[in-house]
Amino acid sequence: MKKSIDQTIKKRSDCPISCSLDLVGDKWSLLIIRDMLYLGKTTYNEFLSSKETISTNILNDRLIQLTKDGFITFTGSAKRKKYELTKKGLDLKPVLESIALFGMKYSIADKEFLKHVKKTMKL
Amino acid sequence: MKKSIDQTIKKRSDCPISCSLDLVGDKWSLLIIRDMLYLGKTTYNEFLSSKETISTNILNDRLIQLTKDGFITFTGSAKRKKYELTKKGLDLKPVLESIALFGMKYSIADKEFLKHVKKTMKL
DNA sequence: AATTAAACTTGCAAAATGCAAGTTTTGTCA
DNA sequence: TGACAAAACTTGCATTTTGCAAGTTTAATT
Repeated sequence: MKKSIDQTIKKRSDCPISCSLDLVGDKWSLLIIRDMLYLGKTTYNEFLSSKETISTNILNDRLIQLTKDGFITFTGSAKRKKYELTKKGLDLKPVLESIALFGMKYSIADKEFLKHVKKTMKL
Repeated sequence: MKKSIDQTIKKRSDCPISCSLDLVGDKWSLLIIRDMLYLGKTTYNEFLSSKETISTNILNDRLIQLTKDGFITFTGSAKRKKYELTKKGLDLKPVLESIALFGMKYSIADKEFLKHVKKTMKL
C-alpha cells in the first residue's frame, strides 16, 4: 500500500516559529531549498548529487511534501521533471540567509569553549 | 551507563547552512532558544511548560547539547539551575526572527493551494 | 522494440523522538 | 535536623524518522 501521502503535518502549536519548523524544520527540506536557491538545482538527480548525500527515499518524500506544502512546484511530467520554487519557497530566502550568516560566523568551531564546558560541567 | 554524552555532532558537509542545521536543526533546539529569547524562560520547568510539550528526556538532552555547543550556559547548581544564552546563542536571533516573519506571513494556511495541488498531482 | 538513465519504491536497520513512570537532588520549614 | 515537596534528571519501551542497498517503473533516445 502506498504510504499515506495525505497525512497533514501536525502543528505543535500556533506559534509562527513552531509552525514554520513543523513545515521545513526536518533534517533535509532547507537543504533542498538551498540547492534550488543558491545552486540552481532543479532535478531529482541534481538534488541527489549534493555533498550531504540525501538518500533516495527521503528525497522523494521531501519533494512530495514540499510540493504539497506549496514551497515548490514542478513542470515536465516524470522523467525530466523540473522543480522550481514558488513564491512561498522564495520567501524562505531570508531564513536561509540568516542561517548562512550564522554558520559562517561560527564555522571555525570554538574548540576552546568546548574544552571549557567539558571541565566545568561534569560531562 | 550514562548515554555517551561526548558524541560530537557529525557534520554532513562544510556548507555553513548545513553546519548550522547540524547544530540546531533538530525538532526542538530552536524552540528552546525561542523560549529564552522571546519569553524570558530560564529553567527546566519553564521549558517543560511550553505549549509544544517537549518531553523530559528530550529536553534534558537538548539542554546538555546546547550547552556543549556553546549556545547556552547555566548558573546555580542543580535545583534552581538558571540557563541563559551565550553570545553564540544570541546570534541566533536573526534566524528566529526571519523564521517568525515567514511563519506570520503564512500562518493562515493556504488551503486553496493545497486543494489545487491535490487535484494536479496524483496524490 | 531495445536501451538507458532518471524517477521512484521497497524492505529492513539504525537513530531520534514520544510517553509514562520512575529516581535523585536540594531548597524549605516545622 | 530531618521530613517534605518540588525541580532536575533517568529509564525502559513504543513509535516515528532517517539511512542504506537494492530493487522496479517510466519515458526519452536510438
